[in-house]
Amino acid sequence: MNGERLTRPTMRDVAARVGVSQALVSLVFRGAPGASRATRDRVLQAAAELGYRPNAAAQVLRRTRSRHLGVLFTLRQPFDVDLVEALHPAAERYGYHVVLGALGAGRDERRAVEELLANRCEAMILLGPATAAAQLAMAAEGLPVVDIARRSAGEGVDVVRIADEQGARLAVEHLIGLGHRSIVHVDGDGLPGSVHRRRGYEQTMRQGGLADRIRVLPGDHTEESGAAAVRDLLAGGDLPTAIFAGNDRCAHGVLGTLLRAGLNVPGDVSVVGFDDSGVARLSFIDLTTVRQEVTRMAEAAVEAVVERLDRGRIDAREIVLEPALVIRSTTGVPRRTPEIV
Amino acid sequence: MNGERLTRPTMRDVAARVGVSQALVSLVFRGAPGASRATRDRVLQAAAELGYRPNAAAQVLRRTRSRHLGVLFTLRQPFDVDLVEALHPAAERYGYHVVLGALGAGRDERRAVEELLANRCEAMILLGPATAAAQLAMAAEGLPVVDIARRSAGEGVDVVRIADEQGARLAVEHLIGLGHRSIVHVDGDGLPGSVHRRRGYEQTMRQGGLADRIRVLPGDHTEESGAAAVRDLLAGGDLPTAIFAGNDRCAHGVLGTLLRAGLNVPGDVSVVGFDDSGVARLSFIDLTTVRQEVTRMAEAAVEAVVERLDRGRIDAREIVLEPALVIRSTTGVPRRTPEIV
DNA sequence: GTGAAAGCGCTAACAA
DNA sequence: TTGTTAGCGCTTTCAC
Repeated sequence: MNGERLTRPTMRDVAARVGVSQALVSLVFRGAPGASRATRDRVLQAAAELGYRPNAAAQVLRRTRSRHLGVLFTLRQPFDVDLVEALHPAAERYGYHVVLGALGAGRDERRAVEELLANRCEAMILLGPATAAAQLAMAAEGLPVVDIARRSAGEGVDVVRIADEQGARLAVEHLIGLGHRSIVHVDGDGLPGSVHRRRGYEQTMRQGGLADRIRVLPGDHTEESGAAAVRDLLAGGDLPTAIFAGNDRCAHGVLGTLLRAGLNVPGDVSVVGFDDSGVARLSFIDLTTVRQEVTRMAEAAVEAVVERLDRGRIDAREIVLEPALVIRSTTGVPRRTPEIV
Repeated sequence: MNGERLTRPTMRDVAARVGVSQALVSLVFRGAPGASRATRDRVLQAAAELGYRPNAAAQVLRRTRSRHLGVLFTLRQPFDVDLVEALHPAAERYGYHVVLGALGAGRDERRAVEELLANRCEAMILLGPATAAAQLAMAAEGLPVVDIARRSAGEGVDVVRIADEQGARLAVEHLIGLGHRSIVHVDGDGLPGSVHRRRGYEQTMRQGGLADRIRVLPGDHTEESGAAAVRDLLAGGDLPTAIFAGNDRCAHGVLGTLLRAGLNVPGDVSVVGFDDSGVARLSFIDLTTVRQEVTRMAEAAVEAVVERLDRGRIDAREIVLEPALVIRSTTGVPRRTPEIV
């Protein structure tokens, strides 16, 4: 029983059982032409009987290609998770496999990168706040790198992102259009897209004649930063009529903290997020947010990789997608009473 | 530049550069004894200059051991994510690597399993609702399998779980102790642990003299099932004073829907979850819940695997950990007014 | 302390 | 249509 585990059947075993050469078995398993229908069936039959399964390590070694795409992402970031899910089918379409390098507690970036490199990934797709260090590591290995939703791209790195500034503009214009004048932004502390979202917020406020109402609170892309921002606002006694959060997770914290404080959304305060990740679509959150089209981003990223790997592209590309505002139930006209806390 | 990618330096290249044999380079990189300090340094130096990096595929092939532990989990399940994070360091301690098989949209279980098997994982750790089919697949390969937090274990499969019944008991006793009599349970539809949580709820209600108040609503382990349950309760006009959800995600949906409906938690309704996953600990959720100690579960699972792989254990084990109630701010005494909707 | 040699399981070019 | 052969990059005896 244990011996079984140690010595799994090989192509040789299958070949021996059928009475053909090992090369022919290889042919059959690769789906390559050049084996008669009858032989093919007998090989497959024998393999099934033996419980044979190709050894990926041997394949990679021999092919000198892994067809692995390393993906570095943050387990706890819903937007990253959405992307990872979309990357799988996109990669498959080009005959590549996604290999996950999860970032999170108990897993630092260096180790994750090392492991992906040891696995002979042919390219890397970086999500979220992967550092420049990771990029450099790849670059040093001569691997194609694609950043998704990031702006810090180093030399020769492809980027797939949405127009964050424009997304922020859509959000703020929507709020201004509803009649809001007191609109606070919770910043993303330099995290992917945050600098441009902030800029979009500021510009749109200025163009709406609200330059003196610009107010940016520090934050990051976690729920707790949104919660902390709201607690500060409540403590300060000057609650705005609308809050534009740096991303959906932050907006979730904003929304939850407002509700737990007994406030009504959007009756008392409107809330807008960014990403349109899974959390925004929950029925009891139903967040007005800026959509990044995850499927298209994933496809664009895989295409960028394939262009380099299989079509010899050399120059860096930046693919910028259009954001869209998704209006749900967390935004409405501003409250009449300025003071409510 | 592209050629670089295709032909990465090998041990032979490093050996040639130093003027030693390839075997010696192998020694050095494995940290095996038998190379002089001086040689060791020269080898490492040369490797660094060349940008050499061991080829994992070749190592696995030659060693006939991968030291890979396959982990099948659901990207969107916070409890699974907590476990995955804890599994990484636990595996590392025994010299194993975690290989992630992510389940979710765009990724079905069969493919994920196939990939892990092709990667020559030496054992599988299954989280969440991985089907019996997956278990059977592993079993057929003679691989050790550990189920975490699952009960459906097949023949010869190890199980690590908490005492779900007892956990449910703690939750319900807490509510009864606060004075609640009208306590509803949202069921987990057969998902891991749910049958026993339900049983624990029912038994404790009976023992508390509340047999006629037992009320179980259908649900699963998602936010939306909790949201739907609350919508039903609100529509029915007979809101209980407490809701014991099947897990934290479900509780999140319960809580959010209550709050959006303008209700106060715990003033109007108390809410208890199960898992103590990351979401329960968010400051604006701060959910009273039943803790499963993720770190200990992860360690127990890895130990179970190592016992089989490295110490020849043959018989199946079931490791049952004690749950603990974590009282946070979603539970309090029941409201006085029975009707509030 | 170091080297030579034999594969791990597979692929791909070539011959038959 | 099928078989032969030469490795992919590494580990691991066994000599020296």
